[in-house]
Amino acid sequence: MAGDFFDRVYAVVVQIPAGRVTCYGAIAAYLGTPRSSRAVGYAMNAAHNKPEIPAQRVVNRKGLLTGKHHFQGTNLMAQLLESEGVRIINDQVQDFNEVFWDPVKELPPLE
DNA sequence: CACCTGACCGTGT
DNA sequence: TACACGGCCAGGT
Repeated sequence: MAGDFFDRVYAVVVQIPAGRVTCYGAIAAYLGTPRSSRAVGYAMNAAHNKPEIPAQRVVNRKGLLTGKHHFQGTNLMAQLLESEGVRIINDQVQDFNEVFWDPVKELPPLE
């Protein structure tokens, strides 16, 4: 089924605590494929079908809301993040180093 | 079966 | 330090 890899991405994204954000590469690295960062973003695109997936907590390596354009509203992604306490300015996560949540470091090793 | 696209990341200049 | 280019992975047509 097209979702084997996607399912793992969703599993990690769901584990992301509110008020925190992570990057595609971190999730990919946690899955054991740090080079499949693009695939992670692609999975997020498909995650749109799953409202249970907080894709707003997933940003790029620079902390920029690259996928905000994929959300319904214009700033819906930023609104959701700010709603959780994450400061967003000009589609850029403030204190990205502080709110950054690394699954490989915070989450237990993959089985 | 082969080619193209895509919410990226790393390195070089 | 900032900008630009290439490369990788996965899915869809």
